[in-house]
Amino acid sequence: MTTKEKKKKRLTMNDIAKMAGVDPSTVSRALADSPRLPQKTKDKIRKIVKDTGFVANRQARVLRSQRSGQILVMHNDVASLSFPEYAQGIEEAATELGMSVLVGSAKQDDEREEALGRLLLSGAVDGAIILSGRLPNCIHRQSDYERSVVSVSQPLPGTDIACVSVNVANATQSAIEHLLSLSHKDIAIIAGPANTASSIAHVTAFKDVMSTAGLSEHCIVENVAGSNIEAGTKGMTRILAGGHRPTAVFCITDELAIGAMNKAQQAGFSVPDAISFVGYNDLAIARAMDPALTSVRTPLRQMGRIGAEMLIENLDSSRAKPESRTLDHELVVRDSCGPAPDR
Amino acid sequence: MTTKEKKKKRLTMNDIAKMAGVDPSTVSRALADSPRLPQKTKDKIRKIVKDTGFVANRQARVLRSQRSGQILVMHNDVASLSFPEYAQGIEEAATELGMSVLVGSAKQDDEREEALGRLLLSGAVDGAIILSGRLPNCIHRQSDYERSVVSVSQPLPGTDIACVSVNVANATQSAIEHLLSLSHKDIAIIAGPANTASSIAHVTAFKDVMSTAGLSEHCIVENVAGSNIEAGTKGMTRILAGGHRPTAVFCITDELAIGAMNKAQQAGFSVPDAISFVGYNDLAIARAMDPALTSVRTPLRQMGRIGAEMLIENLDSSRAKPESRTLDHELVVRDSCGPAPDR
DNA sequence: TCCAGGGAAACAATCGATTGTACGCAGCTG
DNA sequence: CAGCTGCGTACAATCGATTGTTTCCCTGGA
Repeated sequence: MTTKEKKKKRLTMNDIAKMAGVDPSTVSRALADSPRLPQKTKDKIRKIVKDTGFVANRQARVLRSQRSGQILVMHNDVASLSFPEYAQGIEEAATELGMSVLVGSAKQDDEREEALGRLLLSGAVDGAIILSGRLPNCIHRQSDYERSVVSVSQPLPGTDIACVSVNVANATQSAIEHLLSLSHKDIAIIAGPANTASSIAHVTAFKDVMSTAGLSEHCIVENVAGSNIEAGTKGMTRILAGGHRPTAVFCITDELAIGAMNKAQQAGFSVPDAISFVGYNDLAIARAMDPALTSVRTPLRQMGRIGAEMLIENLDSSRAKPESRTLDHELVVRDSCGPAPDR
Repeated sequence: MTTKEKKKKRLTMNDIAKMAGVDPSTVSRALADSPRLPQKTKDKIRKIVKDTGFVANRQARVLRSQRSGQILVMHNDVASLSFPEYAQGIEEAATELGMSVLVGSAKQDDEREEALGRLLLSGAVDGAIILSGRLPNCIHRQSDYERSVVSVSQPLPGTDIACVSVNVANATQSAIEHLLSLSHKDIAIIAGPANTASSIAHVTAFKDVMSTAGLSEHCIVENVAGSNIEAGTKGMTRILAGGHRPTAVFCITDELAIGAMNKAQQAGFSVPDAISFVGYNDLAIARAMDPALTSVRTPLRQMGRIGAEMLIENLDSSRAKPESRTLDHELVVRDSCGPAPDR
């Protein structure tokens, strides 16, 4: 507590300038490593900055320079196990390109979603990566902003915003065909809420494949409230309670599959002898299940990485809008699927 | 594209003011719902704001008002399953108290950690909740900031920053005593990196309990690189390869336990007949394991909630620093533990 | 009729950094 | 020695909102 400071005010660049006996602009340039200043001056100033622990006010900097150096990741569900995978890819790329990442969750909440959108519109972040599959309304109306947004994992309906995703129809198809090849006929799908784009895409593809195989009336569609383990348990409970019992179940997330498979086992159905399961995303946890879960591997991390690269590389330049990309998936066969039982 | 706009500049409050034929200050007050303005004026201005989709520049607002309305959550590991639990509690509380939440991950990276710290020092956020157990250096030196930080899950070493946590020693004790009561003697602990506060706390408590039971030389301590499923698998692999095989294993996270238990099963040891397992945190997934995992339940969500409340309620007022709190844990017994096998 | 009271809105300073321009002083050339 | 170059730094405008103060005008009471 040197007698100098009367009030506990933050240090500003002015203070630093005074200490160094220079103009604030010189301090600013020293911190920005401007070539206009000789090394000697920079060193002098930086020493003071370091000693005092000074950190420049971010608002003032961003306000003036019109550049925040941050991108926002908008997601829906903090608890989703796939989120960290995307996030890691995004962070890697962002860090390499000199940007930092902030994460905001929209949850199911419209208001929170708008608040996050405003973060972009208000200049608090330079761009946004959307994992939630929904573009906040406030952004949607400002067409200028479409180029500072990239969607990852699913296209944004009603927009032509660039998107990095896998082909959900093909991915679903490969899962179902695997089950068909094991002679399953009565197949169920456990999907999330019926009004989400992701659920719709999976269910539609499911029905298509089944119908092509001439098994339309063997489809069982179970929509559940979430896409986590508990939702999977609930979905399976309802399926088992239904009249029409499937011999195989495809779940549109691994979490759903874990919950569903667990429920089946606890209800006395052995997996895969009585019922087979296929998951989606192939998270680390799929391998750790007993039996290990067959799952469609989607390159989540790489999707995140590519999305971030697309976004950031387009921020500075006024190049054309980035192009959407579709990445490959792969069915990873493990022990949770067996031939359809006789009955 | 009304001919009015020549350049594609963002709208500012000045523009809105001009459209409404009022002073910018009036617009500001309209948006802030100041009682100084009559409802009529507010309505007029708000209509224009709504029609144009105007969003006030966040930097300018925060710069002037010295209040960001946001708190930062700093964590280490995006992929940790416990993170979402904390996050949900934090978000609930923050939302109720009119704050929004941003999440930043420090990872193992010192540089990223400092960057997040600077977010607080630079005024970009009003306060921070630290889940990572480490206070960035840049904050540590500014003693003034200690009151705008709350640690959740573990105390910050070398500081007296308020903390919401459970008593790790007691929690570990209850897990180990459960195993002792089942006549286990050779007990292993799988912990994270040996230099993390959390690992140290668990291992120390483990040794204490064992030593009190006169079983000091039956302790097996296995430190692994992370605290996820894979790390658990690795840890168990090493334990099985070691000369001294335990009949029970306590893992300091549920993820470690899942990986370890799975490895044991795949290696031909039945659970719980040959080896018993206890996890920590009691995440949703513990229940979905086969066998269902016995685990120490820690009120993660509530810890997050309380931490956020403590932080936010102390931001405005200049009350005394908030007091640390310790919450209760509870051992949840399921099917992954059995009596020690004879041998 | 005049002034006090007070509601409504304008004025203007301010938050703290960035950045284009201007200035001073040195060294160098012709 | 005048004039030009160029380096190092200071000056001052600016980013866009917030907020304390001032001004204006209208109403009502004496």
